[in-house]
Amino acid sequence: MNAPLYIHNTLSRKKELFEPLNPPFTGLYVCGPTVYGDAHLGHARPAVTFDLVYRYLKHLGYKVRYVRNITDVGHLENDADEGEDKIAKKARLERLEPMEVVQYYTDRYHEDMDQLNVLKPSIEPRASGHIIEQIEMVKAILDAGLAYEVNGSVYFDVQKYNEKYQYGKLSGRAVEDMQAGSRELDGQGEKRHPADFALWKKAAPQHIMRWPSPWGEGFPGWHLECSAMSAKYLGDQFDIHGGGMDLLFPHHECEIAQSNATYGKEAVRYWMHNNMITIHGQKMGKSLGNFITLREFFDGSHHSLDRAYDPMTIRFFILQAHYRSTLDFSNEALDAAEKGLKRLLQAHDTLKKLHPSDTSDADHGDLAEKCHAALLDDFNSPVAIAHLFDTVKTINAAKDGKAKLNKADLQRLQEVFNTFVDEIFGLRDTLSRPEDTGQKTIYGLMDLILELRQEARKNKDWDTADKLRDRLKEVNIAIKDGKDGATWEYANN
RNA sequence: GGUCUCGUGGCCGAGGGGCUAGGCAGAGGUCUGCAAAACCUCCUACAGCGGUUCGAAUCCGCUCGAGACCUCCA
Repeated sequence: MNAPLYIHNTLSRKKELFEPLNPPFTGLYVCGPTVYGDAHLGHARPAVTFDLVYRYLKHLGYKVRYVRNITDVGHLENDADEGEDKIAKKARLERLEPMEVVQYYTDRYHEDMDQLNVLKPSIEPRASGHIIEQIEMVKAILDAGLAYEVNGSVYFDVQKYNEKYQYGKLSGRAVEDMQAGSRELDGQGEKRHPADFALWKKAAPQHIMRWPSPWGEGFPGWHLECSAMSAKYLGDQFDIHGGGMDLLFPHHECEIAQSNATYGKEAVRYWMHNNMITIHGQKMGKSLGNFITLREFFDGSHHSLDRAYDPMTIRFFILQAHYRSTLDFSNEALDAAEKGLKRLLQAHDTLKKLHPSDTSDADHGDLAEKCHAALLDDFNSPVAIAHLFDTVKTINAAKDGKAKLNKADLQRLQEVFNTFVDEIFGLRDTLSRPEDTGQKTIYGLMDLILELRQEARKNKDWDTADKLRDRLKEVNIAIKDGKDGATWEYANN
């Protein structure tokens, strides 16, 4: 916690020294998914990015309250006046109760996140469970004179707000410029200004998600939930707010406006935005229809995938790029990530079994320092991983007897790998050891087979030795002969 | 059209005025019954054109190219 952490703040577009409001406590709010479909690769990016932030802050000694919401109401399909709630639409199409849709996809989202070894947030609030808080917030904004009611709907008065505050400061826009872009939209009739946005919408008769309010039956506006729920659980001022870059405008801009209007002060101190995942250089997104769901990655069922990819490969793939850079997906890139990850994890495993030498022929004391320096510099995971790879060479050389590591160095490296690979990067060794129920049996059988094969080799019975290896290869088990006997692992191809 | 990013070796990706990240692929070698793995060596790039500077991939300008946001989107 004493180590100086620098975070790139979208507000200033600079790296700033992280100074929490109430150390050792710190609050982190991240925009979670709208649960009307399965999570795709793009959803994995913020999940993994802010999982790293969460894990690292905890490692630094902060008491982190991590809030990540589930959006289960309020995101409209199209324009405000003719739009339909995404979840309501899905429910109507599938003839389900809206909350059935929400439950189904929330459960699946959780399963996917577990697969990626993403830690659960401290609180995972749902928008539908905070209608009262949102209504209270609308009232407060009305009281502040920064919103107006029209026909049972309430809109935020951006122009009036802009007299005292600065709307557009986060995304670098000016209110005057926004008219041009909004010109083409229809149904702006109720709004005084094109940039105004809904805080509360009157529900049309056929609308199936609706709640009573002082303005009639309706539902909360698109951006209100995050303002209301972050304030409820983290206070009207908190440290870090994260989310995808595509939420910068209008979502986060509106959040800032709502909080200022309600509390008269800036709610968020550090805004963090992860960049997009691209496919063939183009953003992977729902609206473009070019997304691949995480489940499709895990079972290889999508047509543009050559094969299935382990969740840890996806996680490592994301961690190998800096969170503020775009990351281009391709089968080749994932293949490369998988091989690299395997090398890293095998070295991690080797490290645990290595026998210490009397001396060391190099100093490895600064590895932890280097890795920390990388992460303290705006969570630069790829650089930290590069440092780990440098050490992988040493570890493998030591295994081959070509390098020496004494007890102290060995212990230090083990600690660094435990800390960074396991604890901070959350990389589980599922590649070489799937969590089978029959795992023990398999290990026992393999011990026996290797023993028999070793005898055959001793007797120079190569036919038997090769037969065992070839037949095991057919069931995706690879044998590797080394100096100190043979080892085996699951082969992917 | 407006606002803003980015263009790095065969591929993915860091870095960001002098100290040539890392991964994957490729070539050669060591080891080995064979194979695989591992290790060693090699492959030294920053879109183009100007400018600033003793020195630029890194700063500035222009050109070309790609992308994001301006409507829901992680």
